[in-house]
Amino acid sequence: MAETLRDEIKKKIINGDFNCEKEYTLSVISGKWKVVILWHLGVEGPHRFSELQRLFPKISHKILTNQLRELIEDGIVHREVIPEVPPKVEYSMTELGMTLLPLIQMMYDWGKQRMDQFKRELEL
Amino acid sequence: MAETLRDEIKKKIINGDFNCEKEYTLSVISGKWKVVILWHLGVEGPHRFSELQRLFPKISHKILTNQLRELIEDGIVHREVIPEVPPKVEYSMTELGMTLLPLIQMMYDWGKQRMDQFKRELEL
DNA sequence: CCGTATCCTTCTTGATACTG
DNA sequence: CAGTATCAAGAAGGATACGG
Repeated sequence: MAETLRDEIKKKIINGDFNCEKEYTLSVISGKWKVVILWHLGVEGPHRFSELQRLFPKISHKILTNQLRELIEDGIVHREVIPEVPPKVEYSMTELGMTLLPLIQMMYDWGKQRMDQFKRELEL
Repeated sequence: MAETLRDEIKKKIINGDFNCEKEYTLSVISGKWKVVILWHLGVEGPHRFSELQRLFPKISHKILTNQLRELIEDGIVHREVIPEVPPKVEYSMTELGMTLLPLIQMMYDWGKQRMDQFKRELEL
């Protein structure tokens, strides 16, 4: 199971660089696109690479790969290559990943409430 | 209430730079020391600047100021100057800040479970 | 005791081009 | 279609010194 642990994070644990366990959680979900990716995979089910690209037109190819790779290394996302022509790769949540959903839901609820308020005030 | 909104975040909202409301929440709690600061203020009550410094010996003076200032601008933390000699400044959670505690608790629980497992496997 | 300013380092994100 | 490599830009974190 310790394979589902990015090297950088492993180092931090060994060196005692985390001030608290909460920071491990943060290090897993921090990343400009991670929470939205997780939300789509968790709620809507598996997506292939190109579908994710279509969902987030602003993300660059490389960054999408990169965010997915980190989530895979952390054991949150599963990657499945389907041997077809043309190549097809599907990403889905692992069981562990699903345990993060309530947290993400909570982040959504809290953020939405605040942002709706701001939007009313800013008249957007 | 829209004063409790950092300029950088305001810009992002106006420009539509957030992919989702969850990212507003992330932008509030992301920061190397924020969640631990919030935890101490939320659970133990108000702390003065020097107390926080003692709690986190590794944080530099400037960064502590910086993290607190952002939390203040986001309406999460309240700053009170007590006119004494020597000067005394107390930081506490706002009502809004307290609504973040369940989320931070959840982050703690999830992170602790994973980290305990890793520590067993790494025999730390 | 607390805050700010300056300068520097590191990490994250991203644009682009090339490979199977 | 999907992944990697290279290089550049920006944000975040931090050391240090000075000011009220």
